[in-house]
Amino acid sequence: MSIIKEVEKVIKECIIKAGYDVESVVLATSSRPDLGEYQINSAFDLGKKNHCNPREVAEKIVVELEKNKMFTNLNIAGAGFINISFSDEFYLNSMNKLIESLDNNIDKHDKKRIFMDYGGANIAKTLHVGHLRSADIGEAIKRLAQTLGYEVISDVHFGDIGRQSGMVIYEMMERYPNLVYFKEDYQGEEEELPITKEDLQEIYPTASLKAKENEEIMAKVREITMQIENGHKGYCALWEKIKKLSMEDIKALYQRLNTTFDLYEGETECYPYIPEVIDILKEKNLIYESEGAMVVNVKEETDTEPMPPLVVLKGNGGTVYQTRELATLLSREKRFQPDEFWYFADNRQELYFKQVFRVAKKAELVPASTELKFLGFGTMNGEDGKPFKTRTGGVMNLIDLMEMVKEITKNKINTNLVKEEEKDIIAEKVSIAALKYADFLPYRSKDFIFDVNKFADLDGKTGPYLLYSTVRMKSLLTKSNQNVAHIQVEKIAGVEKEVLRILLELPTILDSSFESKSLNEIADYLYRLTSSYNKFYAENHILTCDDPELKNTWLALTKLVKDTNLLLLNILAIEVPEKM
RNA sequence: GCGCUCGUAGCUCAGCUGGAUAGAGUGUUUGGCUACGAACCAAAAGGUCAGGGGUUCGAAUCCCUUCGAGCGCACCA
Repeated sequence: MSIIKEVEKVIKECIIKAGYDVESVVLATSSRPDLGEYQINSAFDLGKKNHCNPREVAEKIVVELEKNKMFTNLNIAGAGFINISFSDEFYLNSMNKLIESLDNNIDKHDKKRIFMDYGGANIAKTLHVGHLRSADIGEAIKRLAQTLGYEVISDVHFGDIGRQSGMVIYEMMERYPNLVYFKEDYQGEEEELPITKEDLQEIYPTASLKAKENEEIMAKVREITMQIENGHKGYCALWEKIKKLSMEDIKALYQRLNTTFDLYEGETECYPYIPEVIDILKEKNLIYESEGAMVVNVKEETDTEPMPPLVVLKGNGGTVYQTRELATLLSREKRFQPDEFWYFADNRQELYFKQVFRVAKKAELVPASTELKFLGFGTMNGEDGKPFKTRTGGVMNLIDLMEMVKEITKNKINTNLVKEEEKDIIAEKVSIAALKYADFLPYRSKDFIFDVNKFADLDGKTGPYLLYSTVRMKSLLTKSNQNVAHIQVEKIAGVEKEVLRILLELPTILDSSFESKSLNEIADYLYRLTSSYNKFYAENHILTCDDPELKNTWLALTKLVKDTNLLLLNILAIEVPEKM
């Protein structure tokens, strides 16, 4: 158990000894540092519960707390705030415990298996800035869950079906009508694709534009899309080829974002499960005909929002997004039996997922005990408050954004430390850090305004600040040329104590961030920790310190902050370069 | 129309299971490199937490209401 949780447990026991029943105690850093280092607000709740004066409760609790030498400077303020500080010995022991292992600062949870669905890139379409959030948040939450002891299976869930397939095949037919796949009597022959992945990025937008301007072309696209769905041999074979090319391309881009998946499956892989889903729905009498379509009623009496039935089969018998989502769920359940399913998607999809989850539960596609969670994220808006568009009206390509930030970063690299040939790789790491960190700062589900300058910012509360500081700590430790040992100073004071206290907060931050499935707390914590260390760094000259014990303490503190930063940056999927 | 979400410093955002004096970054003004990496550190100024009402020892946080913004409401994904 982490130090802070251990202390909360001790305080809880004191409260029980004082005669009060309490479930959990929160030791919060004080909002009045002049009165104490920490505060406990339990007396208010207990006073309310027991119909007595919170001050009296506080007094009784303090009597018990005073028996423990770990606590110092106990006092009650206001209506019942308990202010509390810790002994020098406590801080020394705590620091030594952290020096032993940072695992002493992480609380593992009960092991569970979680299936995570994030990413959601579409085949043959370029990723735009909106895809950044799904990749960043999904990957980080995955790593956070793993750090806390969960088993995670992740799937990118490619969009590999739908209108874009018709568009691309149409355009291919226009450009390369003699491809074997377009022969009337196509029998499964293979032919190399005449296009590169760069071509592919341009094919969809071109076709899309044409179809938009010409109704005839659009009709043709619809027809091809339908034929692909119905298994047209030549089109399907060609689409498979294109899928493969596109997937490699998208995979590589995700790799640049340090985002990887256990499964790179597409929507269409659920097709074998669709008949079974339909059968189950029929068996359980859940499905019925309405306005030509086959639907499932998902309305519940307590609903206050509009809750239309979920269409499972279109009037023409075709499947929709929801059908495939249900079949995918069944497939995943059969193969992996996770305890929880987490879906990361744009907030706007919340209602659909609510409906899908209800059908899944009614049809018992997953056991009743399995949790289905929708984790929505906010939309990236432009300065006008509407979903972000470039000046020309289009969406901004993710690669364009990445390259732009990389270029700005390159110009700031310290050329005294970094060789010319290393510049590119370092600029890549620093720019990805800038992008990701900026993406993590706002709360997960909140819309935020996408400002290129903010994402490209390298000073202040940014990814590059964290990298720069961490690199500096590493460099300092290397130069010191000594291993840190257990510390033996008499006490820890000044900014050092502040840094240590922030270090001790880590388990609380991890838990709370996991609870909310938002990374903003971790992002903020990293900044607070690093910034308080930097203050210490500026005030003290570590390497020339002539007191060996003090020097060892300072180096140990440096190592603790460095290692904590590496741990958290790794959770955020941000890589730290050696120099920058 | 029904419903969901949101409104906090000039700008971008934290803080929301109620706690003491509402915080960061940025921008503005100012100070600090002959010591370990200045992508750094320090300081100042900047607020009717959209408006109004309520609940209570205590409200940015909970409830009601007005205004403003965004989003969603079956055969798109």
